[in-house]
Amino acid sequence: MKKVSLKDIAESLGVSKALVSLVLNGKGDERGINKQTQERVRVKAKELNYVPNQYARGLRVGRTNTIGVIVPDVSNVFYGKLCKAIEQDAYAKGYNLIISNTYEDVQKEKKLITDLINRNIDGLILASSFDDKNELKGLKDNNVPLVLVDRVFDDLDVDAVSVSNIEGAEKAIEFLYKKGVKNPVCFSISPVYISSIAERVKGYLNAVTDKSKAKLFQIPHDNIDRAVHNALIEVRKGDYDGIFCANNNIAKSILKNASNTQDSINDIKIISFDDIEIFDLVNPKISSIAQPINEIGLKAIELLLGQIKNKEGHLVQKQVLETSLIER
Amino acid sequence: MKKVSLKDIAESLGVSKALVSLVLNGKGDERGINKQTQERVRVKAKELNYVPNQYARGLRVGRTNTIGVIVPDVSNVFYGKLCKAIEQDAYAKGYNLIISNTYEDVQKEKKLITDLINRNIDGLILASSFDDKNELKGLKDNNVPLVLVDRVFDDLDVDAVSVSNIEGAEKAIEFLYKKGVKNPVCFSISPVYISSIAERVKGYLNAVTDKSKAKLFQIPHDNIDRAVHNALIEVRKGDYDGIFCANNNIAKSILKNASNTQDSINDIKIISFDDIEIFDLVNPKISSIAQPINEIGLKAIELLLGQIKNKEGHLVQKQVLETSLIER
DNA sequence: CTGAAAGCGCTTACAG
DNA sequence: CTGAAAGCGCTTACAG
Repeated sequence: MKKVSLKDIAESLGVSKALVSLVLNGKGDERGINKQTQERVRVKAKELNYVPNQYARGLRVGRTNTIGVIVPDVSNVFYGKLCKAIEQDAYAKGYNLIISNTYEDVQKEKKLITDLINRNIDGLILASSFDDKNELKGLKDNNVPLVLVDRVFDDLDVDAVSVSNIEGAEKAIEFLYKKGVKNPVCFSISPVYISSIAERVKGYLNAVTDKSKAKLFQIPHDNIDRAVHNALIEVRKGDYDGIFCANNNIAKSILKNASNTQDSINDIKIISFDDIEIFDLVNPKISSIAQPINEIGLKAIELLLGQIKNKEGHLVQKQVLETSLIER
Repeated sequence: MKKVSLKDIAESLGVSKALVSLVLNGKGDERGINKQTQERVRVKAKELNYVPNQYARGLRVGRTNTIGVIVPDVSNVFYGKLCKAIEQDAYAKGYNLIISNTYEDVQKEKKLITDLINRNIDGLILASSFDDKNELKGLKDNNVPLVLVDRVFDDLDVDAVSVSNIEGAEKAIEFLYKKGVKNPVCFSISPVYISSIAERVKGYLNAVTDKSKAKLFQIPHDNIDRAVHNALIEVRKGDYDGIFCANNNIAKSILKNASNTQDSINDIKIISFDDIEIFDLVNPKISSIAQPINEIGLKAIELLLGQIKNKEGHLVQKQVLETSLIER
C-alpha cells in the first residue's frame, strides 16, 4: 500500500538516500558518483516503480514547476483555446498547469487564488473577474509572479497581455457602416467593469457617427438568452440595422434566438468580437474581430517565466496585441 | 519575501506552533483551547496574511483534497461540460481539481498520470486515450482511487461511468430510417480502439438493415476536415442519404465543409452523437443523441469519493447511463 | 566517491 | 489548557 520512497531504494541497495536522490536528479556525473552505482540505483528505482513525492520536494526546494491559470470559463471557446495555447507551451518548457474556472464568481476567484498560493505555484496567469484591483494585493504581498491576460487593470503595476479592444471595436463599427448599416447598436455583457468589455463599448461609442442614435444593451452574463431576446425585440422596434456583439456568447445567443423565433435576421448585419467557428457555419455568416489567441498565450508564458527566473530584475510590461477583422 | 509560517505566528504570540495549528484547523474547541487565545491566533494569522503550506500539510497527512481529471480535450464541448459538472460538484464537497488534456497523446497521458500521482492527488477521474488497459496498472500499483469516464475498459476491474453507446447509435439509425433515409453511412473517428467510438460503430452496424449497404468512414481525429471532405465526396457518389456522426466534431466538420463548398446538404439527413448548441443554430438543424453529462460527472465524483473514503470496502461499480434522442 | 545531518512547514500523538 | 518532539520525503551544504 505504502508508496516507495528514496529510503526504500537506499536501504535495498545499501547506499544513502542522498546518493539516490543525486543520481535520480541527474547529478550523478557532476558529483562523480560511480557509474555502476548510478545504474544500480536507476534500475532499482524503476523496479520498485518509484515516483518522487512532489510535496516533499516542493517543500524542500520551494519550486514546483507548476503554473496556475485562472479564467472565467474554459468552456467559452476563447478561454478554451487560450488555455490550450498556454498549456502546450508551458508543457514544452517543463511546467505543469493547474487550470481553474471562476464562472465570474469573485468569491470563488479569491478562494482559487489562495488555494493556488497554498499549493506553492511558481506563478499565475489570470483573466480576472475582479472589479477591484486591490483584490490582487494578496498576490503581490505573497510575491507570486503574476501575469494578467485578456482582462487587465491599467493602473496596476503588473505584467499584462491584452488586445487593443477599443480599436477592434472601432474596426467592427466601421465595417458595419461600410456594409451599408445606418444605425448600429451594441450588445454589451456584464460585468460592466471588465476591462475588455468596457473598452469594446468605448470603441463602439467612439465609432458611431450619430451619437444621438447610439444604443447600448446590457446583457447579464448569467442570463444571456432572455436578455438578448428582449434586446432583439427593441432592435426590431427601432430602426436599427446592425449589431456589434461584445463577445461570442452574445452572438451565439442572437443566432439561437433568431432560430427559435424563426426570425431570419438577414436584414440585420451582425459582427462580433471573438472569431469562433460557428460564424462560418450559419446563415448569414457572421463577421468578427479575431484575437491572436496563441500570441496572447505565448506572451503570457514568456512574461511569467521572465518573472520567475529573474525575480528582482524583471521590468513590468504591458503588451497590447492587435486584432484582425474577419469579413464574411 | 519569505512566506509567513506557523512558526511566525507562534513566536509573535508566544505560544507553540502546535497550538496555532490546532486553532487554525478548527480543533480549538475540541481540544479545549482558551477562547481568547484562539481569537488572538486567528487575528494574528489574518494580520500576517498567513496561508498554510499545502505541501507541508500534504506531506504530513497524506491527503491533499485534490482530484485529478484527465480528458482528451476540454475545448471539445462534451468534455468541457463534463469538467464543469465535475468541478462544481467537487468544489462544493471541498475538493480542488487539477484538469489536464491529453489531446489523444498516449505519451502525454502517461506523463500526466505520473505527474498527478507525484502530486499526491486523492483520486483520478480519467477519460483515457490508451489502447491498452495495462497502461493503467501503475495507478493500481500506486493504489490511487480511479474512476474511468466516457471511455472505459470492460475487462478491467475499475469503477467506470459511461453511456449505452450501442443503444444510442441504434436509436440514431432507427431515427434516420423513420425519417425516410434509405442508406445511412457512419462517419467514425480515430483512434478506433476508444470504447465509446467502437460501441457507436457497433450500434450502427447492428441497426443497419441492409448490411451489404453498410458503409463506414474512418476520420482521423487530427485531420478531421480533410477526411470529412473526402468522405462527403464518396457519399455523394454513392446513393447514400443519411449520415450518423460518431461525435460532435465530425458533425461540425460536415457543416463546415458544406458551408465551404456551398453544398446545401439538405438532401442528406444527419444525426450526431453528442448534443451541442450549434445543432440548433444551423440550417438544416441536426438531430442528436444527447448524453447525460451532468449525471456522468456526479456519478464519477460519487464513485471516487466512495473509494477515497472507504478504501478497502468499496465495491467496483460500472455505471452505464442512458442517452436520449433529440429530434430536430 | 559516499554518508550523516539539518531542515523545508506542517500535524499529531504524548505528556503534563 | 498548552508545549516539546517526532516525522512525513525530500535536497543540499558539509565533511571525510
